[in-house]
Amino acid sequence: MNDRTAPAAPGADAWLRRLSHVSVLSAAAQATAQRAFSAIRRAPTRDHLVRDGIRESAVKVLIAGFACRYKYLPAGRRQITAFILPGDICDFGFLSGSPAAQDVVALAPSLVASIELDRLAVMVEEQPDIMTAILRCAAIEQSATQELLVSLGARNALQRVAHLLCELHFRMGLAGLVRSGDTFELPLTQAELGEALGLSTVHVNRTVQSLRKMELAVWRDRLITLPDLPRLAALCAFEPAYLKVQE
Amino acid sequence: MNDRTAPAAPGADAWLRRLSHVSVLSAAAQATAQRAFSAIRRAPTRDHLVRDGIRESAVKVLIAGFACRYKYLPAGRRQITAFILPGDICDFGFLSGSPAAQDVVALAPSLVASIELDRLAVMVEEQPDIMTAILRCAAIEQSATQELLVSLGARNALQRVAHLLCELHFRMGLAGLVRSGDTFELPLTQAELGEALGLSTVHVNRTVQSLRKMELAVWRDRLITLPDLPRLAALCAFEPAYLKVQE
DNA sequence: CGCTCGGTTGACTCGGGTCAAGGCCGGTGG
DNA sequence: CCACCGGCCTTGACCCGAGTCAACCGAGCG
Repeated sequence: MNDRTAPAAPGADAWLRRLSHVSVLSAAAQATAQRAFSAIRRAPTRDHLVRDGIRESAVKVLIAGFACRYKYLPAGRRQITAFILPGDICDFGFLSGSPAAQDVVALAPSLVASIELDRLAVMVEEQPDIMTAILRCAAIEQSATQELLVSLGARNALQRVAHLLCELHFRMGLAGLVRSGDTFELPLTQAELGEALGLSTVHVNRTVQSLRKMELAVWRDRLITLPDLPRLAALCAFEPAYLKVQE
Repeated sequence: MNDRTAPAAPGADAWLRRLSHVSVLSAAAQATAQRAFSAIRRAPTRDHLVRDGIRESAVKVLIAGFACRYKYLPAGRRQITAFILPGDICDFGFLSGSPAAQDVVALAPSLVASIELDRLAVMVEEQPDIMTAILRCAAIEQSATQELLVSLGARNALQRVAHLLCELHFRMGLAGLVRSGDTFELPLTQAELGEALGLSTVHVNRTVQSLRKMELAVWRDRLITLPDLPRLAALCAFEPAYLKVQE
């Protein structure tokens, strides 16, 4: 039968891994999900994966790299509303048949897979568990947005940065991208961090410095290490439940 | 009892009105939706409509009154993540089969209807358009969360308050609860406004004062009037597209 | 009648924004 | 080979929007 460690398409493993985290999928459902991709595209940094207002005929899944969703204010300021990691669906607009409501852009060289909507419909017909898994991904994404909202509304700069680092560490871990338990690639600029957290670039820098002095984070050359996660998590009251499916 | 929030008409109209705003429903679908409620409950201020972590067997729909969803920080601070108006679904956790992720509490005397999940499943089987409408409601709710995130991340106090007032005016209008184009009931305290907008009560007060001086808002006795909506909207670059379904 | 809750105001503080300059690359062109 | 340039990070000086603390007022209510 199907060996779950051998993906049918290159890159399908990030996607399968993600689905398996939110739902227990039958072997048949896994096999179906594995055949989902119609195309995989290479996207350089700054390339748009999804465009606001455009109705796509395919669901975009990030397979490798790093991306974000954002909104522009007329004033020119950009607010990042979500980071998208390998395995994540870029935009859930397809669920309600609406076009995307936000732009999604690559923050690092990335790979994006497409799942044609009509093909997805057939797959979901055969394997309804796949739809359940997708809906759970959407629910988690909503949770993450709300948690970011809590950060901006009720945490100070140090807690915001710490909390985001904890979240990214946790999610990168799920994606299998954390080395030796505390190190992962973080291909963001400090300015981009600030655009997500509602902080100026300068203040992000000061905050990262102070985490460095506290020996809670070492961030150099797009590689970050969090040597003392328990202390970092305590500092910002990080509670990863919101990133998991509640049973 | 002169309960000003109690509707004169049967409760289903707020719900039908909401669904009709996001989808064109056939007469049959409307008839089905009308028979959805299994119970309607009266909830006084501060009563919980949904509790974090509890899996309900019914979808809760606010029929009259005013409510909010929120999250507590261990530090004690409460962050309101959404306001719930008549016609709104209180929590979308049922879509993914998860328990609610947040508490929902009444901010004014309210009426809450229940739709049993198994009954909803039958209805959706018969009239798939109802599911589409519900998914669109969920998408709009996600948009609203993101817009609040933008407020906290990128707007100052005056713009935040103005933007929220514009949004509430718009949504109350959809719910048919705006009188003479610019006046509606706003049964919130300034402290609650602050908990949503990430501002201290004192500063909310100062900000409302300054809107008053600018003659952009008159707010007394839970009744608010926005005499110059174009100017108010211009002040905060309010763009209601995010509250509508994109076609 | 006093109590509590919500709104209001003033004085003071401080976290984080802004401005400006400099350093460290890696890439590019002469 | 070097000069130059544009990102990105870093630091210091200064400033301001918003938080905090504290007091007072008026209305509703047990």
